Formats: sequence, C-alpha cells, structure tokens
Amino acid sequence: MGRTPCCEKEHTNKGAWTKEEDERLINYIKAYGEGCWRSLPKAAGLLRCGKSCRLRWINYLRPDLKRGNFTDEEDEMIIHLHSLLGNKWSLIAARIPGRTDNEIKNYWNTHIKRKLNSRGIDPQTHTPLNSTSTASTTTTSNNSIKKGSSSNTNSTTKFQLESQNSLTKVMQAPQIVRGTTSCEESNSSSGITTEEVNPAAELNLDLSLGLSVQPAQPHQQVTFQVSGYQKQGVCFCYSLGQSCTCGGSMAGSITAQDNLYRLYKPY
DNA sequence: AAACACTTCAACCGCACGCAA
DNA sequence: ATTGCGTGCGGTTGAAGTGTT
Repeated sequence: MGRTPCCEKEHTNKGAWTKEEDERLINYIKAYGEGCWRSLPKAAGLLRCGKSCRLRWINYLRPDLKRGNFTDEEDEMIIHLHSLLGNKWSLIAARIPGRTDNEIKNYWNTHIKRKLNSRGIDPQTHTPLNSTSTASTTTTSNNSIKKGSSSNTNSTTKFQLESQNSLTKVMQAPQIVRGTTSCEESNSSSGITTEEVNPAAELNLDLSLGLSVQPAQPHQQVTFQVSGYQKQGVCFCYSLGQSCTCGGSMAGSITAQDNLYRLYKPY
C-alpha cells in the first residue's frame, strides 16, 4: 500500500532553483502567505514539489534570514544548545534568530565539529575526547531523543553529565510546538511561523527522560505595545537561564489568548 | 593550466507526528 | 481504532566552489 507521493514526480523540476522560480515563490507567498504547501506549487505556477517549495522558502528565501558568517557568539550558543539538546536542529534554530535548522546543521558538520575536536572535545558528547567509555554510551543517547519517544535509560547518561544549572536552562528555554494548521489559518501574510513556543512542553521532554528537574523561575510581568496600544503580559523571555532582560520591548513573537499576552524571545 | 582532493551547502529523501474523517 | 493527508524533522547526497599538487 504505502503513502501516496507528495507530488507527481514526473512533472516536477528538481535540483537548483532558478531566479524565476524564486521570484514566483516569493511573489506567491507575499500575496497569500505561507502554508498549504501541497497545493502551493500549482497555485504559484511552479513545477516543484510542495516540500521543495517549503524548504526553499524556509532555508533561503525567507526575508528574516540572517545571511553571512556565524559570529563567535552564535558558535558558542550552538555548542551550548547542542550540549543540552543534541541533534535537535530545529530546537536549536528556534533559539538563534535568523538561522535555519539546515544552516545550523551544515555549519555544525563543517565547522563546529572540527572546532570542538581541535579543543579536544567530543562533538557528540561534549566530553573530553579521552573519556571514550563515556562517549560510546552517550553518543547514541544524544541522538535518541525522539519526539514522543519513551524514556530510555541510556538517555539519562549524558544529561547526568550536565550540571543541574544547565538543566534549569533547558527548562526555561522556550520550545517550538509543532502544529499543523489548515490552509485558511496559515494564509496570513504576517511572516510569523505557525509554531508556538511552549516552555511546558520542553519540560515534558525532560521529564520523559526521567530527569529530576527544578521549577523554572517565575515569568516577569511586562508592559508592551501592540498596534499602538499598551498591553500587560507575561514575559517568557529567556536568556539561557538569566533573568528577563527584554523590559517589554520584544524582538520576539507575541501570542495572545483570552487577553493574556505571552511574550517570547528566542534568547 | 590541468588534474585531483577536499569542502561547503542547497536540496532531496524517508520517516514521524498531529489531525481530521 | 484506523486511515490518509499535510507538514516538519534529521540524515544524506551531490553539484559547485576552492585549494593543492
């Protein structure tokens, strides 16, 4: 039986995108917004698979992407987040503004791995390269953190190496909650992704690993502006474990439910 | 200048998840 | 409970670029 293909492969282009295809995709998304990727190619007049369009947009065409070299600060941030999250590139990318999971993954494989090796650190386990016995068990565990996976006794090994302080940082970090949206819902031109940050969900991730965790710090009450109006909200702003520094002027996203505004900042 | 080796990164692929019917 | 759809994720590939001999 199997799944139906995501597109009719014999009628789709593959490989590098042309400038004209890029323009078509950009123009379509500008007009109708992101989402409904399956039907987008036809609507936009593109002979491409929907997945290919999504990838091209997310990894290359999105206007909020930061191009150019990674800074040292970003390097260290990636290393730190990888030590906490493993190869969860999308989670890492969610905390580094303007960078995509693909970009970070490539950068990790081509630069940071080498950088850590030259420092004598195992890139997978973040432990000194000599401690091979520990590394052999933790490498697999690091990559075994699957969505919804059941607890794995090996999984705790790596995290036991981390300080309790680092665990607290993970808990305070916002998490992307994947959500499928209907085409109608997602056809806004806001440019804001449909992903929502949910610190509690990240807590669940850690709990699934059988960890003892500390409660996150209370969130800060802030005043901020939405469409020219002053609003009160709860700040989920987070700076790798440091207390809130946003002061209500948010660079991150804002969500609102029942007049309760939640402010998020990637880091 | 040519041949080869190595590196980079955009794009592809298969699978998993959430949701609706 | 089952199935199919739409989407997102992580691993992998291969073309293009760059460096070396």
